[in-house]
Amino acid sequence: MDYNFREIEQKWQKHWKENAVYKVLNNSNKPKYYVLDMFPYPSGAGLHVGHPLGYIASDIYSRYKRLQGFNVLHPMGYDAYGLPAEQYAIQTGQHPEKTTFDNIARYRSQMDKIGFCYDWSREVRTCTPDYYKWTQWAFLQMFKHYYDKDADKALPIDNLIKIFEKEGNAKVNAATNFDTTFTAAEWNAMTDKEKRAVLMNYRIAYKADTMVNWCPKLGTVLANDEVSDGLSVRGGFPVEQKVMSQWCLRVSAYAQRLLDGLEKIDWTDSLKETQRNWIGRSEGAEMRFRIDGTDDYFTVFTTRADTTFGVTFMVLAPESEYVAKVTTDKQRQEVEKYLDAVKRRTERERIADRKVSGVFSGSYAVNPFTGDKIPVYISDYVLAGYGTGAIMAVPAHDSRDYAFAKHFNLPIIPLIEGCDVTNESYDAKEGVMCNSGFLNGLQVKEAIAAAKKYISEKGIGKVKVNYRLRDAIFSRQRYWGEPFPIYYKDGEPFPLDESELPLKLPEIDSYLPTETGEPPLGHAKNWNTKEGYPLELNTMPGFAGSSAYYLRYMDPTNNNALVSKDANNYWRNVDLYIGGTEHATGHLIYSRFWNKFLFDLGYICEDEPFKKLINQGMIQGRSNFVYRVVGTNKFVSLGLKDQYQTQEIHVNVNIVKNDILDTEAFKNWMPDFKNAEFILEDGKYVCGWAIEKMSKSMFNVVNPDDIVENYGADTLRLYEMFLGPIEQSKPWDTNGIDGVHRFLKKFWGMMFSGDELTISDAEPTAEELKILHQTIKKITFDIEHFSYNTSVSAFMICVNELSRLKCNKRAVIEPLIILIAPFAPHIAEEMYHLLGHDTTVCDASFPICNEKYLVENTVKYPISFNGKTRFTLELSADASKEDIEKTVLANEQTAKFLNGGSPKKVIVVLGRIVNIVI
RNA sequence: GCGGAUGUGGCGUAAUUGGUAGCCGCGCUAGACUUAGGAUCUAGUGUCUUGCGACGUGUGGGUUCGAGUCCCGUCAUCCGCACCA
Repeated sequence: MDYNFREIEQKWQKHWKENAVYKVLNNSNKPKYYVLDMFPYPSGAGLHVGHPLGYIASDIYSRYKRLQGFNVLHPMGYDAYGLPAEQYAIQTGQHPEKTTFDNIARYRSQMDKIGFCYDWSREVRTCTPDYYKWTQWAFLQMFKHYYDKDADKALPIDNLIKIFEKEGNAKVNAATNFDTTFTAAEWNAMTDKEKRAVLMNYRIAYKADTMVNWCPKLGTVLANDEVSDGLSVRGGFPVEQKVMSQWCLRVSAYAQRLLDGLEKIDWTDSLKETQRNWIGRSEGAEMRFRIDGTDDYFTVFTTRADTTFGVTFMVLAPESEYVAKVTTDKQRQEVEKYLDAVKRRTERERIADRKVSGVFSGSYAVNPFTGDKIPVYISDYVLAGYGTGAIMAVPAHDSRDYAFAKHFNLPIIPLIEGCDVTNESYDAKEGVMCNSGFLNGLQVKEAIAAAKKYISEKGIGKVKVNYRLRDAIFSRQRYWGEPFPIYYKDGEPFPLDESELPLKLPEIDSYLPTETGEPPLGHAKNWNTKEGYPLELNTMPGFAGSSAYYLRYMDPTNNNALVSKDANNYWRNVDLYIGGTEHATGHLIYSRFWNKFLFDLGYICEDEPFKKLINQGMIQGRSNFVYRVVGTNKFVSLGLKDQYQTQEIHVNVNIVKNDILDTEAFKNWMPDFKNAEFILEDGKYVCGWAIEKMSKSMFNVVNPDDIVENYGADTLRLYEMFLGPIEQSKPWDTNGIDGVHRFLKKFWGMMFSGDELTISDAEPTAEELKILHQTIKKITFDIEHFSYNTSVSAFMICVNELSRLKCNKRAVIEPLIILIAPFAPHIAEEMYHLLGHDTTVCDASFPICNEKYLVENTVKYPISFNGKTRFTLELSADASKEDIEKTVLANEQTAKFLNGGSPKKVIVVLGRIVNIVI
């Protein structure tokens, strides 16, 4: 009987759907296991063959865990808010919801064809009010909480108000940029408006004037992770720095916990390292420098307090608020000229062109260690966003300061014995200090500690840990996102009441900014509260909806909570999360932050959302080329192309097989090629190839639907896994797919002889059992280690060997079917059914390896010499002592080891050689 | 510059974790069955050599009886961060 995969797959997909086979309940005696895929943004292009890679891997693991008796939560949904749908709406006027839902339908049908075991009853879409109600709810919680550094958690802002009323803010240790101290009396004397302004500095979701990444082309601000090399990640448009009043999330308050949390989760080292870099912890000191001739100070952050004796000038970032204070009248014109020039450069230009520039402010600062007067400069090599936006410059030991000093001819004082700073700075933290007063003679590391101690003791500054991680800019001037549950009264923001959620996204006529430059929501009619107060016009960014979606799957229809306590206590957090590395510094930071915040408030029971994370590699495209003889309509095969002058043309990979062009299909592919002629080699047209990104323009997009149509979903699933290790990026190459398809046919054929189903109930032989149990052992090990490519190989070997033995015994084939079910569920289901079962294969139990069938007929003998295992001899299990000794003498390795001499004695204990005496 | 990862046949990869390098698959070669083959089956397929045999895991050293695997250096590719003080 032929392996009719089309019929089998349709039949079982229908059965699974109709019987809700993969529906999961929130209560079970079984242990839970939560397997999650990063939900996709449904783009208009649909899924290509690379997208399901991670989904297949997680599906295999889900099915495996289920077969092992776990209650497995394996949901799927859509990250439905996003720029492309909105850009499309601007171009076509079509409502982004329409496009998004159409795309979702397409995604769903593509996914369904692959036979995933998602519990679709739990589907979430971030753009539906039922869902974003909880995104808005979380935002309100963030608005109503502040971060207490002593408690090291988020606490209600009401608590803070009580403290202010009782004792002011002097003892409050909270995450804030607010540095004014007030007493209880001062607080109580403030107007409500003043109080709200103060509190805004403490809220975890707060509105502030901040330097933002403004993308004029997209008409919106972007978060740091949405900008790369001064260009927007989406669209690649230039981004500039600009001060705007924006909603922000105080992610930085969680920097240390986000860092510490990495220790207890099972992610790859490289991903953890990426997050550590992004968080960017650095230990140092904050130091105050007095501005000469005034009582004013400014503060710098440094990790090299030990080099303070070598500070020969100071530098401020152009955007620093100190700039105005230190600029003297004499220098004003020049400073303004410089600031203007800096302002006009985009971030991108600033990065591209790093030649030294700067201007003297006219003021001097006083070095707190030496009392020397040192000039204060302004330069764009100092970033406003990091530390305090001001630095102490140590040209001898910092390459950037060095370049600046050389350019402006400023003094360079070496501080480490024997270092040579005539041509470059000495940046290494090694050596013995000199020219450094009380630090002389110390090693650099000792000096850093001593200098920090001195700074604290003398009140010059304090020891400080700085993080690169910035607060997340949380507003976007776009339409297609979650509305903020915020309204304005006298220009001041107020939160809506939780009972008013969800605040639904209104319909608008135009998706462009308003004429007055307001975001698109400015077009909405009646965009007010009941009382007539205007609502916030910004919407939330893409990461808002994806930050807690994993919690919502636990309890997707709950109208009273994001997730009920019971559901959360049962499912806890994600055991296995699979997705791409591109979210390393975006989603994976934000959702950890979001989760920790909800954890602080006691709504959820786990501090980290994703216990284990696997990054599937990217699937690149494998493009094919034809070679057109220049100026003709002749196409020459790859091997002969050097004899002509040719032009390389991308050809649709779907009309090429094994790099051989289907010439007829080529003629029909495009009108231009209708009369194409071919110069063949060996009667074939051989195409060239290259690995490129999978994209329409390269004609190398392979659609999973086509593979399913031609080979079946099971073949697609197996082949994607067979391609190589899951974490590795690799090109898609349909060429090898016949191999796994053949394997499935062979596997199918094991149950038939001709068209007749032939299953024997005979006892399996020892050899058959050994093959089976070896395979069980190998597959179990491989699945546990996510080594699916070797699993597929193991299946192939197993089926080859059993076919060779013509094994058609139920006792062998049935466990094998269950073993293979996670990988190729449709064929397994059908075969399981043919064996007479009326339950589905996913209710079976995963086979367990019985070691007794694996007993080797050889035994390994480790050979020790002088107490150290030297090598291993492999002998037949029933070898006698004499056999062993004889083998030892005859063994080439042993002979080499013994260096030609013969052993006086071979000591054998319990049939095991433990020592050889020469 | 800092950090992470990877280098094995024509190609994708594997190697019981220090023990016969190249499993499995693609491709290729030959053969069988076929009107036919882009179907199926069988055998072969790292390189050099007629052969015996020698060489062989980017590269150079080292440790070891034994190294793809461990150590030191070096080259190449990919990724992350980057005027971060």
